[in-house]
Amino acid sequence: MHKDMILRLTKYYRILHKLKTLGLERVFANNLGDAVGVNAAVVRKDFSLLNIMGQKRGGYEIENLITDLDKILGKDKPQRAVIVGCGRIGSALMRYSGFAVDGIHIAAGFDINPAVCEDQHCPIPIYPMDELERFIQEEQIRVGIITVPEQASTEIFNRLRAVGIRGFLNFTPIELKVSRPAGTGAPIIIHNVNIALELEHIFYELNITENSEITAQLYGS
Amino acid sequence: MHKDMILRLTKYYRILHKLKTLGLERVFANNLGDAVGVNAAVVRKDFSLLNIMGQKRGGYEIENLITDLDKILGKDKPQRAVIVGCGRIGSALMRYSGFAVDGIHIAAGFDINPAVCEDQHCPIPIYPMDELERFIQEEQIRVGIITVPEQASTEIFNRLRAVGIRGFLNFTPIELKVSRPAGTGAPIIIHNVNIALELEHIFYELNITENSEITAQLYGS
DNA sequence: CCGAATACGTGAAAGTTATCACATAAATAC
DNA sequence: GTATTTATGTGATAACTTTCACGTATTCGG
Repeated sequence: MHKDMILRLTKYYRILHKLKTLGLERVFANNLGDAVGVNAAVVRKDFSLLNIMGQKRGGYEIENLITDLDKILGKDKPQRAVIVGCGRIGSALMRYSGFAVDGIHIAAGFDINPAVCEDQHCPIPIYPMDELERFIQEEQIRVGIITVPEQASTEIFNRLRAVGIRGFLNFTPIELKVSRPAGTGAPIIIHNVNIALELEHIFYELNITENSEITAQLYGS
Repeated sequence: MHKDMILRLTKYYRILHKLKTLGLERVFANNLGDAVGVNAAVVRKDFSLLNIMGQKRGGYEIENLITDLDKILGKDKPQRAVIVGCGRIGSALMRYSGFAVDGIHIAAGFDINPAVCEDQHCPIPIYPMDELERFIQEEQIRVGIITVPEQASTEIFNRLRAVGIRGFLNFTPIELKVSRPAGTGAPIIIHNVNIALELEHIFYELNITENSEITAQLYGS
C-alpha cells in the first residue's frame, strides 16, 4: 500500500478541520496539496483509491470529506492509550493538550516510582507498574506509549504485548520490532520516535550541503 | 538521493557504537541489516555508494566504519542546538540525557516566561526571548528546536531563520515549510515531529486491520 | 440551450528505492 | 597448493510512488 498515504490522510484531516472552522464548505485538491506539501494529483489519487469522490468541478465537500476520513481513520471509535514511564517525556506527554483536539485520550500513566503517582494537579491518574495488566485488560486499551528508560524498553514492550496491546509509540532509542514475519497472527503496529535521531539527521543534512566532497559522492560524481 | 539512507546511516552508527562497547571488532552486513530492520543488500549498497569498502570475507571493521560515518554524519564538528520554548516538552528535552551520547549539545533554552528561567538544578541555561538573536549569533548556533505553543510557531521560525538558523526540529503541530523552491540560497532543513499525528497513524493502522471493508478498498477489491 | 472554463478521475509514463543474483576476493581446510 | 566456504560489490531486475496528461462531468455566461 502507499506507505505515506496514511500520513497524508491525517494531515488532510487536520487541514479540513481548520478550514471548516474558518467557514469554508468546499476544498480543492490544489488547496490540500499546497497545505500538505504535495502535488494536487496525489490528493486526487489518494481519495480516488479510497472511493472518495468529489464533484467534477466543485472540488470536495469538506463536511463529507471529514465524515469519510473519520471512518477511515477510526475516529468513530474511542482512541485511548496508556503511557508507561512517567519521567520527563512521559509526564510532558500526559499533560500535552494537543491529543484531545485529535480525539485521543490518555487513559492512565504507569511508573515504578510511587512518588510520581502522587503527582500534584495532574488530571490523568498514574498507577504503579503492577497494576498495568489489570488496567489494560479492564479498560480494553490497545495502544501503549513507551517512555521508560532505554534498558527497560523491551521488557515493557513484551509485557504490553502479552496483555493485548497492539499499537506502540516508542520513545526509547531502542528500535522495537516484532521478530516473526508479518502476516502471522494479529499484526503489531510499532512507531519509533527517536528525537536524537531526528537531530542527527538535521545535522547531517546541514553538513552535507556544506561539504562538497561528500555531496559529490552522493549526488553523483 | 536515497531518502531513507541518511536515517539508516544514523542507525548503523548507533548500533556500531553498541557493538564496539561489547568488544566486537567486525560487523557483517547481515548484522546491521537485522538490527536496523533492512535487507543486508541495502546495507552493502549504502556503504558502496559512500565508497566505504569492507573486506571481501571479513565484513566491515567497526572502528573504521565509525570513523567514516563520523565524517559523513558531521560528528567531527560540534553539534549544538538551542531550544525555543521551555514548556513541558521543551524542558523534558533540555534534561534528556540521550543527546550527549550522540554528541549533541543543547547550548541554551529560551522562554518568554522568566519564571522558568529561574529553574532549579537545570544544567542548561534558560534565557528570556529577547536574548535569542544575540546568543545565536555569538555562539554561531545553526540548529533550533521549536517547542513553543502552536500559535507562536511561525513567528519563532521566522526569527530563527532571520538570525541564521538553518536546521529546525519542530514539535508544534503546524507543519513548517519554506515557501521558495529548493535550490535558492542556503537550504533550510526542517523536520516536523508531530506526536499526535504518530498516534493517529497507529490508531488508523489498527483500525484498518480490523475493518475489512476499508482493507478491501485499499489492498485491492 | 450551447460553448467555454474548470477541476476531478485515472491510466500511463517517469522516477525512485529495494531486492535479487552472481561474479569476486579473502580466508580456511585438507 | 588447490578446493571450499563465506561475505562483499554491484549491475540488473522488480516493486513501488509520484507525476503527467488527457478524457469527462459540471458549472457558468450569454
